[in-house]
Amino acid sequence: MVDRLDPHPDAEGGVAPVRGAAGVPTLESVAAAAGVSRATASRVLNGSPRVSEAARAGVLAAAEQLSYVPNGAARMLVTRRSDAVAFVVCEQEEVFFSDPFFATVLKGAHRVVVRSGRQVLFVVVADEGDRRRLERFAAGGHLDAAMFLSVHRGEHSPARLAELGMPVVVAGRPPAGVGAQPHVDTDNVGGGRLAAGHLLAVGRRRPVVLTGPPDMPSSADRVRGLREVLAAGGVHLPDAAAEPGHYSVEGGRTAMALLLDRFPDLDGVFAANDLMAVGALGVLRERGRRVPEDVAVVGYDDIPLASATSPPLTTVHQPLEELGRRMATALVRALDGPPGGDPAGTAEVVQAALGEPLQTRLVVRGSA
Amino acid sequence: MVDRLDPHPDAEGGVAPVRGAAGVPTLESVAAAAGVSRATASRVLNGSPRVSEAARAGVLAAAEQLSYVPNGAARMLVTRRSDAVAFVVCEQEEVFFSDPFFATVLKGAHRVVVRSGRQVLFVVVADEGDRRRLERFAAGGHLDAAMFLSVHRGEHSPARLAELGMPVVVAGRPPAGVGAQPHVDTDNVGGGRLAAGHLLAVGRRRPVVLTGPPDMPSSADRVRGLREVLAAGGVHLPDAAAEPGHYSVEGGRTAMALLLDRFPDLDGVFAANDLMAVGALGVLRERGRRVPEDVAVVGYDDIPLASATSPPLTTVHQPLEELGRRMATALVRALDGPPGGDPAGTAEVVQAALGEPLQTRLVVRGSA
DNA sequence: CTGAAAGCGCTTACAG
DNA sequence: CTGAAAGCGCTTACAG
Repeated sequence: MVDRLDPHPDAEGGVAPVRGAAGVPTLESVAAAAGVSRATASRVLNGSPRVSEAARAGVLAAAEQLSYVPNGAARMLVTRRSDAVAFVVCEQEEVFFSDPFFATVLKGAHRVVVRSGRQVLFVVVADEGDRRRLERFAAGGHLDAAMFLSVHRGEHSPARLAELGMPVVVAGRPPAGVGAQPHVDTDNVGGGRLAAGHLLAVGRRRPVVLTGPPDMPSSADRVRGLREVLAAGGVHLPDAAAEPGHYSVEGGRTAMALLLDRFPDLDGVFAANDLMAVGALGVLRERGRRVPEDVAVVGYDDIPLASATSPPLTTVHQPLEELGRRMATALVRALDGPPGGDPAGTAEVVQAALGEPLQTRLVVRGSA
Repeated sequence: MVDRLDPHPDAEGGVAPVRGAAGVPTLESVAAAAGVSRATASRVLNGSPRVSEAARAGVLAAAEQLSYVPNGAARMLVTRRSDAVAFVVCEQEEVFFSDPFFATVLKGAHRVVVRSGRQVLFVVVADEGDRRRLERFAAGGHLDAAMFLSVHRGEHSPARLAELGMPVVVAGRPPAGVGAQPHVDTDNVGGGRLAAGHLLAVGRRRPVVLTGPPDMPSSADRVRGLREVLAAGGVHLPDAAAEPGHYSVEGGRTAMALLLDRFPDLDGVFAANDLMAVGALGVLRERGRRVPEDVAVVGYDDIPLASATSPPLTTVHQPLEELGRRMATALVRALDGPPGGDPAGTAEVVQAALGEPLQTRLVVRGSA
């Protein structure tokens, strides 16, 4: 008795201990303090209606008094839910953190997920190791659902998680090799058309394009819409006038410099996102081109920085917060749906809740 | 028999089922397939040395064949570990995602955490609700340790998590109301001195300062170092010449405009971070000031964007990746330390692993 | 080296 | 409305 290392020498006799083996109060402690069974305590804490008012009050008071927080592992084990939803960005850390695009989508999603009583977990998938880790994490039951952003060609994680039976949604039209996952899109083709219409309206006849990563449909779709309206306006965009800038400031700079060498008489730029437009603005200034007098610049996204550049950026606004909200809502709906629902139908439920592509609009500022 | 909804009609008789109740293989299935006990299977999978080669091979093959992934909840419940480390940023989503500062720190930390066999979980703490949720999440056992970035005055989460007995580390000197948490710092005072030295060296006598949030020591320390060296050089910095810019591009713009009105003859700017310097550059250009001829600009951080501005930014480089590595290493060390270690000594173990403040260096580019 | 058994903390039919 | 009991899937002394 004297040589037993008992961390709680006061928890003796038949009285239920105030703390569990981990030194933290358990449901057992709460029940004991409230003078009810563990089952009743559990019912109160989970908001079951089948409890007497007296029991409810007692349990609530005890839980409060002990600062009781349910053990997540025990809960997960029996409910088979983690109450966590992943927000997965398939990019290098640098990109993840330097493009405000994600912040806005996240904000919309976060609110919805939290309101449904769940946690959101951010995950960066930058390489194969991260990918494997995410899939294991999901298979281990730590995730109930996932939304994917910035999905590139051949990304297999969405399909893998979907195979586990969990609701999954992809932002934007999934590129090749990703599979037919539920997705929401913004109207990228329409956005490209808006940009082209404006460039034409301000009299530009020799525009060039800074495209995003070649393996992302969002960029291709924007350029397609642009080309279409340009052509209708009698302006042909040669292939050499479109240069990839990887959706980054630095990439935008490089691409802009290249295009300036290739087409010294260019008079307009469409950047498939605002970050590249920022890079382009810098290079144009350095090369002595006035914006918008000599060269009109139109961006895409309408990130906060867009109004702080000089001149402020004319750009295509996307309802990114709404995009996040939509994705989260679809996931939550599938999660909260009839539990007996056909698991094979999860994707259908999610896709149905996603709705139509989101509309874009042109925001005219100083750059074009 | 015919009316029982048995999802696995083939799992009959005394044979162990290939899948558990959740339709996913369990340790039991693996053990059965390998012809050993659950205990042995567990030992193999956890790398215990006390297993025969034959058993090991059999279990590994079975696990592989069944694509077995251990149930995280069950594991957490018994080990009392989640194998997850939180990377907590106490900022609005916007800031979290638009300042590349975080990306770099994260990168260093991520690598270390992953190598130790753990997951990193990003958490944004933007309001009181997020804070409460984080604390519950931690109390529920979902976290083994946490590192905090961008901690403002009065932030109580680090202390709360530390009270739970988990290793915690704060980036930078904790502001008032945060408590004496283990922390690593970069030499902010030294960095401020470097900036001042350079400004003086390029002949500036009327500099102004864009400071960070008033409740963050990093900014105050940088300004202190600056003031000190400026004073030694015979240059007095009036209080009115320091204006807060919240570490953001937009804030930098506003502060710069204000200072330009207040001190039309200013000839130098020290921005306590690069994002504000970017904002300042824009306003200076709009107001017709040439950089560096009329006004020399020095930033702080050396984010990737710093080399893409025009002119490229002269700035104080901080070893941010190393900062992340240090924080993560300290946490991992405390976690992997002797399990019988005095829990009250956790903070000491962490602090001891943190080492000296990290040195900064000046990177001279075009802006000053 | 291996297995039977206990137990982590919770939820949920099942009886009453 | 309430409690006793089973069970979620794993790890880990304890014997052998």
